[in-house]
Amino acid sequence: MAENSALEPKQRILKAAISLFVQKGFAAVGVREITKEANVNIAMISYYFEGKVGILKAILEEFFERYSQMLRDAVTEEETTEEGIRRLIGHMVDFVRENTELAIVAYNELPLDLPELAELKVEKITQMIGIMSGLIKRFGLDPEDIYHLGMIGPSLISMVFMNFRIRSILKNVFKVKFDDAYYKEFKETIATLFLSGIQGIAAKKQMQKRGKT
Amino acid sequence: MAENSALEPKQRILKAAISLFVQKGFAAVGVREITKEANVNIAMISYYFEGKVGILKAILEEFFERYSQMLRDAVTEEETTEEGIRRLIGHMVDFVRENTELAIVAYNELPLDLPELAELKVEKITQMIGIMSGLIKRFGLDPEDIYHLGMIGPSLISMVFMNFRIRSILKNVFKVKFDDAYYKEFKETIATLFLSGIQGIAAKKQMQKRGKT
Amino acid sequence: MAENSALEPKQRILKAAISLFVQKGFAAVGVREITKEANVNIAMISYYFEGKVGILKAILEEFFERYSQMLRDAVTEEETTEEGIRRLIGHMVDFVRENTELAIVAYNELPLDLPELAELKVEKITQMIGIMSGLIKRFGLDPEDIYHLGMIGPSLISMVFMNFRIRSILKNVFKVKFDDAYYKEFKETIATLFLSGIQGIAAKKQMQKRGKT
Amino acid sequence: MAENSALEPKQRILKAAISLFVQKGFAAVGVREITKEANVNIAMISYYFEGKVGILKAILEEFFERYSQMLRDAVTEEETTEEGIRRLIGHMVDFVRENTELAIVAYNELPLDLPELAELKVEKITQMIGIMSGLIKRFGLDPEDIYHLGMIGPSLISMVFMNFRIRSILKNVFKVKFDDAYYKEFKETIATLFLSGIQGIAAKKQMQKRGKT
DNA sequence: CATGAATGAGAATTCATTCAT
DNA sequence: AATGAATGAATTCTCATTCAT
Repeated sequence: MAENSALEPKQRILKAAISLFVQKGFAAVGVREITKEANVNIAMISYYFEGKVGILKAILEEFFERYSQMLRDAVTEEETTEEGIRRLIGHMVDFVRENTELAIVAYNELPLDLPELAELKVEKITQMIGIMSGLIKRFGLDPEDIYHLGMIGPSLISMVFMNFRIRSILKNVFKVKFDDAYYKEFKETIATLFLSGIQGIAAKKQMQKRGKT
Repeated sequence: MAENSALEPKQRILKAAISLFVQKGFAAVGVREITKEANVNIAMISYYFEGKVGILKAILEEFFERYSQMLRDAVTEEETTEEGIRRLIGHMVDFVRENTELAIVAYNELPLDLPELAELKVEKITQMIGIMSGLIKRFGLDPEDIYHLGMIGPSLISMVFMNFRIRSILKNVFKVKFDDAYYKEFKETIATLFLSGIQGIAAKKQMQKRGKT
Repeated sequence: MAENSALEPKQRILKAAISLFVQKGFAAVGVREITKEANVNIAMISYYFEGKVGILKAILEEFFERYSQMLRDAVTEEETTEEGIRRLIGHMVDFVRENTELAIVAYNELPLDLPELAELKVEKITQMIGIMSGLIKRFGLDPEDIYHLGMIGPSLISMVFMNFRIRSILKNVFKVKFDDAYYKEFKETIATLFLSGIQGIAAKKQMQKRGKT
Repeated sequence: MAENSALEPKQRILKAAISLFVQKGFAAVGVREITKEANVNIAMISYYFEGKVGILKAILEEFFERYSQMLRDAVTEEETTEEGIRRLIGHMVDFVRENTELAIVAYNELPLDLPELAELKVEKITQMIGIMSGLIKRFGLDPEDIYHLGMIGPSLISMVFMNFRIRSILKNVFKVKFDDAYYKEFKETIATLFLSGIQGIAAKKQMQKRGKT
């Protein structure tokens, strides 16, 4: 049960906390639970993180750090829009696959109201939106069509995260094995869905414009 | 702050609880907070719901009750697959719009581990998957392609829910006004995205088959 | 489980309360538990007994009423001391056998400090000691030997009550069947033990007196 | 009122709890009352005893530990049955005198139904009966006469405990001073009562046997 | 660095009782 | 006579945090 192994105490705390936050949510997890799981003394949480919210803060910072790095990696010098989006989705899926618990905690806790983290959230989300907007615009979408941007952007994110969030249900219901083959197919499917989708939207808008003239 | 109005105490508790759970999450909300907001005595929670989790239980039951009713209403005698899916998405959006907080609470709390609700969750989710699987098959998708079903189905749900979940961000960043016009466009956009998306997937599969033969 | 039968509500409450008090002790039993067991509405306890302690009060009064009646019945016109004591013990055993739960509740709750009942207890115990002192004196004991009176009197009572108090243990350990034959033997044994005992004490005192002179 | 003296917190809690349990009974005493009396923080009860019943558990364990030790000490290499029994009674009286409150709590709470302690009680009582049976048999009683064993054994215990249980009444009514002289006399009286008593019982049985033949 | 005892505020729940019907 | 919703105080227990060692 305990994680008294190789990792440093601080890392053990983070690891244990993330795991428990995924299971029960931040507020439902007690510090004693975390320290027990991490096999550290209870005072270590104050020492390393200045309290329980400090852990969540560290987790969110870690998430945004890695996530934005992933985004930056995803969009260097792409050739076509399609390839760019396919690569982006591939990176996103890989990222969430490699940082599943971290990503789920961030996804779950972000919309919740925790006064101590309000500032951090605004800052990071603003940053994130900046990056993503930049990306999406480079994919040839009409930058003025902010309306659809706000609909489509979040859809893409949610499609990817949702899959990991309900993993245990998918495993039971669809008897899925989450191996490399599955994720290869998953990437292609989401990418195709998304690409065909936005082409369909573009086509429809075109038609509407013509209809108006 | 207080809701000492027309509604019955039990309903006032539910209303206050849902609202607070959306803001902070179930575990972070105290019963005293709920009763204060609902303007009822603290003992009423035991009296009506047999404890705090009883409230969440009632909320989830209410959600599933209404959600499954919505699904059943959505798919009577549709003509074409496209029309059927457009109507389904329309109903889903209307539903989440009319039951935003209820839906968000369910969406947020469902993946969390709360032993007392484990049974309820399994039962309701099983039910829900049954209904949705039936629907999706009626839309002409290959019923054997359970692989893509598990990828695409959740995507649709998450696309709709995500929009409501991050409403406050969207409002601030994209200066959106969530009025009838917005939701008309939202329905059409999501429907088009989804329909074009699955057509794209179908087309790709067709190509792969041909490639193999 | 419920006692919704023949008896009047007030009697049903008393019966249920006595039974529960024996099992768990007065303080550990809640009024809702009693009303549930008695199959009456919760407000009936205020109505009939003016609260929870009122029930215990009624129980103790009932006990003392019956107990003193038993004592008065036990000592009319006895011939010899031995017969008198044997008859007294017989009556005591019969009494506790017929009113086991009532007697156990009284025995258990009497030494406990319940401010509302302090007065009642003093009154009844004083009464009881008066009656018993009268009895014991009539049995030829030296009335001045108050020292031994305080040692021997309570011993007799405790011998009888103890047997009923640990009935379930006796049943399991000694495989006793608590039938008429058992109680016949029990009466004789306790009476003999007690009579021989006090004779032994008297003899010893005699010897000590002689030794001193 | 407070006990902020030499003893360790854990011991102060135990001491305060025992004292209060004697006065009011376990169920009627609140943890706040105990911690106030013991002059410790309320959370210390969870910390040291894992809850209120944990205190009672510790008390009962302490009682049985000491009581069985006393029994074991009482019966080493005695010469005659009479001396053995006199020494046993002497030890019992000394024990209850030195551990009055502990003994009274155990005596009062043992017959009450507290699910969390059921197991402990069965275990300890079984142990105790084992020890006592061994003793009583060594005193020359017919080991097959299990019938009288179950009547006489408890009688002895109750005679000793009763005296301490109703101390305050005895003090008021009989103006007893509970000093060494009193207990010397008490030991001798109970021992004589008991010894003469069982001799009387034995004699009577003898007579019955002869009568039958 | 690390410990674990100790703190006080706050958690959820249950209590006996009351009151309008 | 009887109901059951409603109350507010009190219950036990757990919380995150601190501090002396």
